[in-house]
Amino acid sequence: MADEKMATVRDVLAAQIANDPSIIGAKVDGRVVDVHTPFPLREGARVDPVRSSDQDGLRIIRHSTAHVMADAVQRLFPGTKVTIGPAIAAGFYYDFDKPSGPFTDEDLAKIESAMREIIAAGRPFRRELTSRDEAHALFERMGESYKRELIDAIPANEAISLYRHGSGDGEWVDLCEGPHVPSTSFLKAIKLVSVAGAYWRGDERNPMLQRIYGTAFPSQKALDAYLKQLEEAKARDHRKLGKELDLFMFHEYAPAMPFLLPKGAHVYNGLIEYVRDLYRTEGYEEVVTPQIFDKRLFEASGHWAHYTDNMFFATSQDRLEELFTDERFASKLEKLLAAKKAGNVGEVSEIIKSVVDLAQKPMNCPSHCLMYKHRRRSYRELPWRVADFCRLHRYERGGVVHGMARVRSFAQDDAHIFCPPEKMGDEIDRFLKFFYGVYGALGFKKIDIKLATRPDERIGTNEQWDMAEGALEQVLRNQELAFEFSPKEGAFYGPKYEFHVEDALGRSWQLGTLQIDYGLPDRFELEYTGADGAAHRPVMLHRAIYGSLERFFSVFIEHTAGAFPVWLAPEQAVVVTVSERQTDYAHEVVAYLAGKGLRVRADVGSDKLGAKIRNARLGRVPYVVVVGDKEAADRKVAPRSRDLDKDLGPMPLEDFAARLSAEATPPRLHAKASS
RNA sequence: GCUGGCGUAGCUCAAUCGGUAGAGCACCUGCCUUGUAAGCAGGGGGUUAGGGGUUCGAGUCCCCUCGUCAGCUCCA
Repeated sequence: MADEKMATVRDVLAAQIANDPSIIGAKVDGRVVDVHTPFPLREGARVDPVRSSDQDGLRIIRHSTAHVMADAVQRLFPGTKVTIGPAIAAGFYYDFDKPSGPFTDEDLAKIESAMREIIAAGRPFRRELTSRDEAHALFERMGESYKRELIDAIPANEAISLYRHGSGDGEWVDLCEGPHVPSTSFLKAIKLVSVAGAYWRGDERNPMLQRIYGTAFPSQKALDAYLKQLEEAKARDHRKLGKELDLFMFHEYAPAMPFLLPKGAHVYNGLIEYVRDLYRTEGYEEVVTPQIFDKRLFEASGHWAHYTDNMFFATSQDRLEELFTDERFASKLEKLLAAKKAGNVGEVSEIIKSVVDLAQKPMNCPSHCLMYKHRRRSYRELPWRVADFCRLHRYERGGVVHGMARVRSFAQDDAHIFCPPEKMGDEIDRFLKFFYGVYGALGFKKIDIKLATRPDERIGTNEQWDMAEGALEQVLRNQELAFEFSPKEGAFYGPKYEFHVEDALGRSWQLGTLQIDYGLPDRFELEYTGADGAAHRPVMLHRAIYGSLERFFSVFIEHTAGAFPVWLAPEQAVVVTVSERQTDYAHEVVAYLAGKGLRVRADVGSDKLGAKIRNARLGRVPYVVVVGDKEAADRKVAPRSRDLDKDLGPMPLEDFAARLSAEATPPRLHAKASS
């Protein structure tokens, strides 16, 4: 372009920077650049300041901190090679190839103090453009073989830039796009968090590198707030609360399969009951289906070809004896032994799998298709909304299971909607309102939706994809819900909504879903008779509000910090006596409240009042109801509210019962969707 | 699955160089008769995850298995 000149942001925004030292970069026509590096400035270009507190500014700070960390690591551990070190949502990391093995916690402390020295020295960052050959030669000399690989991956038409900080012996250089802060002294608050293994380029066939995670903030105050939030998250960890509140347990005889203890089962079932009730008005019909199926079902659905890595298999004694007389089995055994001798693991497992006759279901859809096919269907009975809370089993790899959040045995608030393709829009609309209603009622304030569109590898015609994606998009626009596209992230059989639900700590979880599926109706040859008397193929919607109940439960525990709302709480009140004299009265109060359908227990033990209250509070019981001589004399109670965190004072037993009953009613759906 | 860490009483954790397995809480019993976050005393409770090895001797060192944690990968 003709009217370009070289300039720095520092010059262009001189007046603003003079008044605002937090400006550490700028967005020039949408691209983030340093304040100190000259760049070609187009006449009339838009230059917006980027401050250290902005998302973009934070990235600059963190990425610069990553460079400083790598510098410190290479000073302290000569021979360690650098790879990549980006800024991420919560901070940054840098992956190293360290021949002497992993970093220890002591190493981290040393690295951190070396970083502080580099920061205190105020070394300037400098950007430098270079040729591909020069860059190659430079990293060759330095022995940085990973950087050479990275250079090769940069497209030929893109410039190669280096960043240096420091000078002379203190200089450190990295292949880097930038941008960076002007000098290391701009880094105000840093912290190394953890160390972990990570594969070069994320591929498990590649060598394992040593990754150090850290974070950085524009001020010590912001860093402290972040560390405090980490602590809060730790305190709310559902695995910890699950133990403390007696919600669930695990056992090595069923790894990654939760055992819900009575209190946990109460909340879990309460969540199910809540949507089950709503199903009546929302037009769903609930069914109950088998756990174990002949593998022919999964051959029909496609799971046998694509999903057996995640499936549990089953068999029976009769089947095993039947194999004894099966000639084909004998020849399979020979093949198996040959494959074993040849060390062919894949073939051995294929042969064994071919003998297996039964499998645990990993999903409900195939059995719902069988139910659909059970008889001829008319257009008059569609849409058919089939709900199912049956347990599902999926084999998840050992490294991915996590408390209740990722398990091998779970249930979903699963339902499938079979409908004519032209009715799809109405069903999506209806479901979205239902979905937002439930999350609003459960106290979640913010949900982001993404529309995941066709992936490269897919089934179905382009017309079908157009229609399905169009329907999903149109409903969002009609309901005026903000959304983003998630390109190519749809399932291979159809597009879907992803719901990202934000919890009380501002963390986002992907919970429910809505997916459109043309594939299964084809595979199972589902049909309905239309008004024209001809056979038509329905489309199938997979939808869940909670998604996996186990996973939802884990999020809900952390969201509420274990303080479940009164209507879901396993124990709604504990009646505590001041002395043994009130034992009879306490039992009378419990009987009265229980008679109103409330879940109440008496604590008439020999503990002092303070200890009883402490125990009830640790158990997150919504009300601690104190009864002493004064209350017993007047048929009163003195409740203390968990949520208001205060003593409500003496009140007639009937008044308290009315208050508790009101709070024990499940919330109504919040009619208005929010996003 | 991979890399690394961890596994001691129901829970949270001690146990020096390889030398008699302990504490607090919880539980049980008794005393205390209690007024808004822990009253006092006593008692029971362990194949130190499981298996193998080294050693005069293993919670401790080595190997295998299982479980678990963090990260990576995965989540049709």
